[in-house]
Amino acid sequence: MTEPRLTSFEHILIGLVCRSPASGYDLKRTFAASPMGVYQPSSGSLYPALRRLEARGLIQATTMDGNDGSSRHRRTYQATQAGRETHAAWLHTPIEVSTVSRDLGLHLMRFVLMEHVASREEVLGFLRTLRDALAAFTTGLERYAAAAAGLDDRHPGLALDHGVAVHRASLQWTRQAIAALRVAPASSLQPSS
Amino acid sequence: MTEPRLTSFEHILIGLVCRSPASGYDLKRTFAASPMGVYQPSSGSLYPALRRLEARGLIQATTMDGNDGSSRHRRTYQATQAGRETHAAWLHTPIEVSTVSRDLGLHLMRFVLMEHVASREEVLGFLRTLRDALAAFTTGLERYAAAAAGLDDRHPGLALDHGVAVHRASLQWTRQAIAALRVAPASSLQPSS
DNA sequence: ATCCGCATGTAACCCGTTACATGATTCT
DNA sequence: AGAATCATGTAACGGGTTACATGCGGAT
Repeated sequence: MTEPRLTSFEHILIGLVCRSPASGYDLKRTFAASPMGVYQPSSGSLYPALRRLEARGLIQATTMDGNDGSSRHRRTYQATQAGRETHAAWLHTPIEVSTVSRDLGLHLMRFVLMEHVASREEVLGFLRTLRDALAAFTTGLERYAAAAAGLDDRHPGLALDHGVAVHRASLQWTRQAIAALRVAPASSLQPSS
Repeated sequence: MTEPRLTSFEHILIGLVCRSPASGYDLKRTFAASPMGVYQPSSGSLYPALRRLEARGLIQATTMDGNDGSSRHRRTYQATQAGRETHAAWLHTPIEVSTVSRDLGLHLMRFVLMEHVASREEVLGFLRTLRDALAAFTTGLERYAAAAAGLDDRHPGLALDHGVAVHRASLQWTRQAIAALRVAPASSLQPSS
């Protein structure tokens, strides 16, 4: 009872098996191949997480060792209806300005998993709220940076400058992403060189 | 025996008490006031961490409740010689290209704590290795981004573009920081406005 | 015959989060 | 007096890391 809230990692796992059924090892390779995947989940975190999700009825395993003797021990997971609903709800969780910096990687992951699951309007709405949150956060950072410019110590001010530069780049990206998805609703169709 | 390696958090705590002696509560406020301090350590992580560091002889507490009746219960920590050496060694740990993205915040923290502890040459050397690591990482990302540009799915490629933009901004910042610290060796002395 | 990659798992250990507990001191 | 802040701590709980264990399948 009183189910603890799902981890971000668990939410991502649900999203991945929503896209296409996969085994634990498949998911491992997915993370490994992902260039952003600086995070490489260990066996000790991945398999227990999948078991937890299965115990909650959010994903479902089909063991491939029944009649086909050629396939070795392997549990392929797919999302249940409850899992799909949970995932959709997670994709729609609001973006908090106070944590947008800390959760930026997570928001990007949500953006990736959103494709083919959310409508174009929902995606654009998500990017707009992300843009606004980044703008607000950046404004706050700039105030701090201006205040730190007069300090004796130079490094804190420079570190703040880094934060400002990085978040400005993220903010600029949201604008470009919105523009890119606004003109290209469905498929890719750009005859670029 | 076989002391486990220190956490990044513990390394940061040592660095903070190296700058100036502080109590646990002081450190809490330091994090809270820090604009970058999206991370607010809880009591349950802070005080045990200080106790662990004390048990290792890296920091030392002076209880301020002896003769002065005005001061309330308060443990002020200061770094020991061993703590200062450990901290200096941590500041000099090399930057790995493969983890520069994940550890970027940590490297920035090291840069801040480096002030007044490392020489100007050491700081510049650190920034140069950070610059090179970011350049190498960004180059790798761009290769992935170019490969993902032709995919049917748009979001992964856009997310990669975000990574490229953000790391390019970080890279650009390192160049500016190097330039800023190269011309201003010691103290602040700019008659601006 | 052996080694490497596939594929899943388990157990010890540590640490952070959450929530609660406890006093002393200053403010209103 | 009562409330808020200062200041430190503890206990339960959960999950990640590390390391180890296991068995099968294909390659040399």
